[in-house]
Amino acid sequence: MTPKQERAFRTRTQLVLSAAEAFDRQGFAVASLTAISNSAGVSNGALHFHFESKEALAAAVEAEAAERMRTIVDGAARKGASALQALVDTSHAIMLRLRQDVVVRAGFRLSGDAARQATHDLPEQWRQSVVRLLARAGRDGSLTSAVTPSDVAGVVTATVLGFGVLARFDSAWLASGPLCGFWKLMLPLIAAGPVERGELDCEPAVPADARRATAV
Amino acid sequence: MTPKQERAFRTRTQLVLSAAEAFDRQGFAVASLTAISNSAGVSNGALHFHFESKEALAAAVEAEAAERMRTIVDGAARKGASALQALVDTSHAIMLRLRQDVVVRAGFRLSGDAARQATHDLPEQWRQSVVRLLARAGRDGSLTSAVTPSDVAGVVTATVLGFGVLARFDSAWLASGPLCGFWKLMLPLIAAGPVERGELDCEPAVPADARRATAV
Amino acid sequence: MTPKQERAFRTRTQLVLSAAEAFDRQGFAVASLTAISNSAGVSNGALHFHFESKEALAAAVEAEAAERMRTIVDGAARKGASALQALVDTSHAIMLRLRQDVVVRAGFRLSGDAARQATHDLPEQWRQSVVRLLARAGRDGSLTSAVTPSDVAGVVTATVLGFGVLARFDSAWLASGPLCGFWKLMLPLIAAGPVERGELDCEPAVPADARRATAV
Amino acid sequence: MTPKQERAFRTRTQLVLSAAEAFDRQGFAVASLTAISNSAGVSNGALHFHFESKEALAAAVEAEAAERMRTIVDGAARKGASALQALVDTSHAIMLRLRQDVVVRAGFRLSGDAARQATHDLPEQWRQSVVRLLARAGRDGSLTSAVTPSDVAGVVTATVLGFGVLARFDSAWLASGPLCGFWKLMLPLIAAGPVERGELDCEPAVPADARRATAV
DNA sequence: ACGGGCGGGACGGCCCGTTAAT
DNA sequence: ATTAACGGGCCGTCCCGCCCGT
Repeated sequence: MTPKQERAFRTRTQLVLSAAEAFDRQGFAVASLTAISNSAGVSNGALHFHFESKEALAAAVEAEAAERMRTIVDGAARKGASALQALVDTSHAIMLRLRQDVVVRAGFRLSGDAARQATHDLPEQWRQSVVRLLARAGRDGSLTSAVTPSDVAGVVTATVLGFGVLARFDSAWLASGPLCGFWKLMLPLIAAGPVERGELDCEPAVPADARRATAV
Repeated sequence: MTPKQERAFRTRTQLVLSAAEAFDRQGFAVASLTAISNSAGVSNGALHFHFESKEALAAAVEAEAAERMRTIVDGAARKGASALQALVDTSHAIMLRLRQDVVVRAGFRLSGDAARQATHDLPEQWRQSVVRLLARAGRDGSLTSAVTPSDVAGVVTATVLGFGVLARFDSAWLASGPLCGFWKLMLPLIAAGPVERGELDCEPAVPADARRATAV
Repeated sequence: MTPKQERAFRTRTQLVLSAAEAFDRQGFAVASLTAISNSAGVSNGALHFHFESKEALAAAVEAEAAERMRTIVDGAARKGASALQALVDTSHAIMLRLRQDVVVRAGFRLSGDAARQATHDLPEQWRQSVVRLLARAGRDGSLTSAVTPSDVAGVVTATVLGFGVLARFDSAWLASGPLCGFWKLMLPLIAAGPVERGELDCEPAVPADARRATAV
Repeated sequence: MTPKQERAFRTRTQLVLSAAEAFDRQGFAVASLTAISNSAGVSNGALHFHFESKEALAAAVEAEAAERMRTIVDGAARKGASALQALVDTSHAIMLRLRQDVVVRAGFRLSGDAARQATHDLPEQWRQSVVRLLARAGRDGSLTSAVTPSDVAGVVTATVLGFGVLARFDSAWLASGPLCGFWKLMLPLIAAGPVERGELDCEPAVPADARRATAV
């Protein structure tokens, strides 16, 4: 029982991974279940045992991506920093993941895929995380009251998503450079007080190389 | 030459429009040529007379969108304004078009569609337009030398594209509000001199209602 | 394993038979897979489960025909006769099969069909069988040394194939008459010795009616 | 009037030639009218002005081939020879034409094409020519009375056709060698009298190189 | 008369997502 | 969890008129 359930779990995980790769590369409509189950090393029937339909498989990928996004947002901030710094760190963490983790990348692609109806809407989830972090930044005083938080939230959200769009042709847009350029412009304007301003770091909290790639 | 060629031109134009609608709504892979030719009021054979393949049809939509983008960029700036103001106006014009013109909208979607290889890459075209306008702004003194132009270009490009991503779930993101919020934050930072700053307008050059919608 | 595989085998066999009928009647290009799967009583999907493509189906028909040809060549000779007599018997057996077995007939037609590239080349296979039988006839002394074996092989091969061509308009050419006429002319010339000559029989080893028709 | 009719004639001729090439290479069903009209350098409309349908075009090719066959049969015999020698010469002439003249080759292929109903049946036409020549040979005493003429006719006809079948894979079968081998076997048996026998020539009347290729 | 541009339908092959039966 | 089979639909292509110039 336990070993069988474990095997089923591995099969399911492998299917989600293979599906993510296919969806990321080809999109929902073009990716074929046959190719996915083959690359996962399981049979056609096995796929339909775990996922009722292609749509359900895509939803599972999206859900897994959403879950991973949550853990990223929760764990990205460097220790003891302000909420504004946490926002910077989180944005860098998201970009890193988009670069390295097919599942997250596929999740975002699936959310915007015209061929289906998104079930988790990762862009919106990301925006809400930004809103929440900015609200905290307002409370802890790291965000100046001279700006409208929702405006800032929109810009931050959109910029990261926009880099994702540009990255479809040149993945260099997902590197830390462009995002640093953004924060270098943005932070002086939205950080509260000259002191705080100097303490903020536009760069990623941890160099990319130090992190382990979590996906193939 | 005259009467028949005119009819052929109308047929072709109608096909591009119908294709744009289908591609915008369903994406490249899901949109069916049958539906496109039906909604264009012509036969399957007529479609393949004008376009060798589905891919060629999509490329035609992309090309038409790219062409329209060029005219937008060329004509968006209000009279006698600085290059920086022209950038603001252009960005608003793009967003307006994304809201009103299916062809442009479909072009952007097709450029990022995973099911095909983009032939015109509208996001990149848009970025180059931004780069060019900023270069002019540098020369005419409306852009402060305190910022790195390429950073600014990246942020401006990405933000507009990002709004486009968010608009897939809520088209309100294509309204002038979010973009105004962006420029309100951005302009004070990148405009040169306090005088110039006051003369810049974050809002669209012309109210949206004054423009004629050119497409469904 | 047993019941399902057996059903699959029957399906496959039935498809090959239906395909042979269609290819024989209409040729490779005109025969439609829809018609074939319908007449086989299975669905379009079932056909493509067993055969990757129309070409693969045709190759299967050709292969089956080639296989049957081999068994014909191996088993056609009457008991205890010379190799030359075996050649006569084999040629009659081939013609009988061309008359009665759609698969063999379709195989020959497919091998010469301009719409595809033959994968088994039945005419050449038939020629090689003739060459081999004549070589044996040379060794066992039933073939006179006064003739060039390769000339004889060409004539025998070509004549049988030529009757097949004529039979497209009048199937009577596949009856034993024309072939007997050929051997009556040929045998006195190529058989060794007056004794041997008298023992050779131009007629089919077994009357056609005595054989079971194995196909429609 | 005259110059226009002349142009029309050239167009028609060119179409027949292009069609013959296509039909010979791909068969009736696969050859496309578009490709034929393109390779003929005329438009789709021009083709359908001269030929009502694809079938009509094929019939025209067949008719032209039949016509050429007639002139071959009429003119192949060397001067002052017996009817039997004329048969030998004619058979060689046919093979030469099959090698060099696409129209004749296409005609034979079209006559046996399963995708249509032959309108001229060149194999049968060829057989009747053989029958007629043999009848003359019977009358002029060059054919021995020891053989059945219809048997001989069948064998001669079938052998030539059979070489045509084998030539689909190796065009060497249309060279004079195989046919000479046939006549070397055949002539001693069907020629009348030892005197006549020695005067018969198995080889083509004129070496192949001396003839002008009449087709592309 | 002769020919050309444009368009109309109709299938055809292939592939795909999905379900019975094992 | 697998093999076998189903049926629907899409893209492409093809053969053929229509109507216009010349």
